Amino acid sequence: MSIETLLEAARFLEWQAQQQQRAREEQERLRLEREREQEQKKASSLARLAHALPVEEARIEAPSLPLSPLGPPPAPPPPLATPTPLTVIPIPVVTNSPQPLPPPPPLPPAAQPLPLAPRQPALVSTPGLSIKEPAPLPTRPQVPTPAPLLPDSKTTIPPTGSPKPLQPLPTPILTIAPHPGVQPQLAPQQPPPPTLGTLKLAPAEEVKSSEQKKRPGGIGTREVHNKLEKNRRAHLKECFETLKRNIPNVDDKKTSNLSVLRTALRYIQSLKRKEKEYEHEMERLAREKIATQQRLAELKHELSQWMDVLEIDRVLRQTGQPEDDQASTSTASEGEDNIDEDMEEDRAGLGPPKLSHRPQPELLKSTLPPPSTAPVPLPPHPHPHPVALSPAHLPVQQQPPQQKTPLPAPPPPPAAPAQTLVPAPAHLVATAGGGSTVIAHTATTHASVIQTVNHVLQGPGGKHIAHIAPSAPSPAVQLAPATPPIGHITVHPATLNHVAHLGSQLPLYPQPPVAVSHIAHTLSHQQVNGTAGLGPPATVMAKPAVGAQVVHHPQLVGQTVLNPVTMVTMPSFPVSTLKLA
DNA sequence: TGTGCAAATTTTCGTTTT
DNA sequence: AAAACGAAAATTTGCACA
Repeated sequence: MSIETLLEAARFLEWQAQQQQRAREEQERLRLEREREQEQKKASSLARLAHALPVEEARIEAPSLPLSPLGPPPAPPPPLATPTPLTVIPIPVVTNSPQPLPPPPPLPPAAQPLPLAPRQPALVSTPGLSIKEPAPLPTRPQVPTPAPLLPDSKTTIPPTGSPKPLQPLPTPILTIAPHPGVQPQLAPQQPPPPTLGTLKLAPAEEVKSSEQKKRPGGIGTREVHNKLEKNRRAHLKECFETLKRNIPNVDDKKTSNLSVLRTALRYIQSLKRKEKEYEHEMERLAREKIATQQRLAELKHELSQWMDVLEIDRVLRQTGQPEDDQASTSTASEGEDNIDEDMEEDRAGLGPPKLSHRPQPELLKSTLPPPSTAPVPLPPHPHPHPVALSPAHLPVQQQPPQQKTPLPAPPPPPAAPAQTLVPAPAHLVATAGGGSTVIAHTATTHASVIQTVNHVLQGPGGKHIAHIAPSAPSPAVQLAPATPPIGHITVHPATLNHVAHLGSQLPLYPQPPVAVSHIAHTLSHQQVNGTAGLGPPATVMAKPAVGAQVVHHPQLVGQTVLNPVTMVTMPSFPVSTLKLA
């Protein structure tokens, strides 16, 4: 071992000495080259014009000719590093295509690890001497020496090699190969010292092969990688172009990528600001809209209130007239028409339980049984007259129906059920002695109305209807046809009693509908009080009361009104009469 | 092993100076 | 007009990571 190491050391020393000599030679050669280059540059300018492509080659080749002879030892020192590429390439063909270079026979040893191995130990020691070989190598055409150093550093002592002092140079060349970047240029330039011309090419091949072996990415992979990188850059560039196109007010060709980015940033920021502004604007408009809607609702409400007041006044005027009967009869004329229509409807058949203003004959029949206390069979009512139709409850018609229809006495409990099934707005007009009337307009069935009446009769005062309307001159309830004044119903206290009982006995209506309860409530209060109730508008359709009228505001017709306003007018009569409209 | 990124290097192009 | 200069773009190369 020691002997071998000593031998290697000796070789290394020798090799080092040679290297130094070569370096000196190289320096001198470089000087010459520079001088020649300068001369050639002048001449080359012309040559460039003539041959655009070969320009570089021309540069290289020119110096190469003189240099080629020097071949073997390229000096790593500073001069080599000089940018001026002085590559001595005896064979122009080789220089053009580094890769295709044919491997010269003599050098192959380098490619072969075994023979080289012995050399490498020496090389390893050499690295210390000249460290940076790779860069210089490419520039130097024929400098094998520098190369060895670098490779040595990497390989770091493959000491095993058999000592072959004679061929120190080739080994270094092989070692140089590992540096990838240099290769293409090196290939032509690295001819082993001995035979420059032919040998030079060999190293390159070796380098390639060795690189490919040592590194995953050989030249081929590097080329591939370069291509990929190029594609990536192209893509990047395209992206920048796209970005540039999407930025307004950007000069096509005076903007660098950096400026494009900056401009894009500003543009995005401005867009964000605008977006915020628009959002605020939208919020403001929304608030305005809400406020406006609220204001509109208030105005509508005020308007409805005004209408209520006007209506009340009008009703008061009407009701204030001396003869209620006359008043009622005056409107009866209008009501007659309606009655006729109702009659027709009656014939046609029963309508669905609607809140329509049109009275339901069936209901009337049931609710208004024939005169006399005896229950009247439901079917036989050829004359629906008794039914009080109050067009007033129609939204359009503001005039309260003052028709007076004879209120048939409520049929006895048993008969009622069958007809109580008919749900419909009931317009019940009951007159007591042709006096004041109470109009109840409700969308409930006659049964509910009856129940309401019952409740009213039992109102807070606990007075029976008979008591309420003591003035009723005619004790008997008369059915419409026979009753003299159309639309007038004379309700006998006893009949009312029946009604009261009916309501309580109706099995189908164990509990009065809400509307009925409202009616009852209203009746009870207002009848007892005997005063016109100007209270707040009720939301219930039923507005029973003495002289009460249900008036729908025409303004609200056909509109979706959250709080439909209805009118309840309570003339201050004696509570003697009931008029349900 | 392929891919992306970054540093180093080279090339291109526009502007300024002589 | 050409050289000098500088900036930007393009290229090469090596490294790290999944």
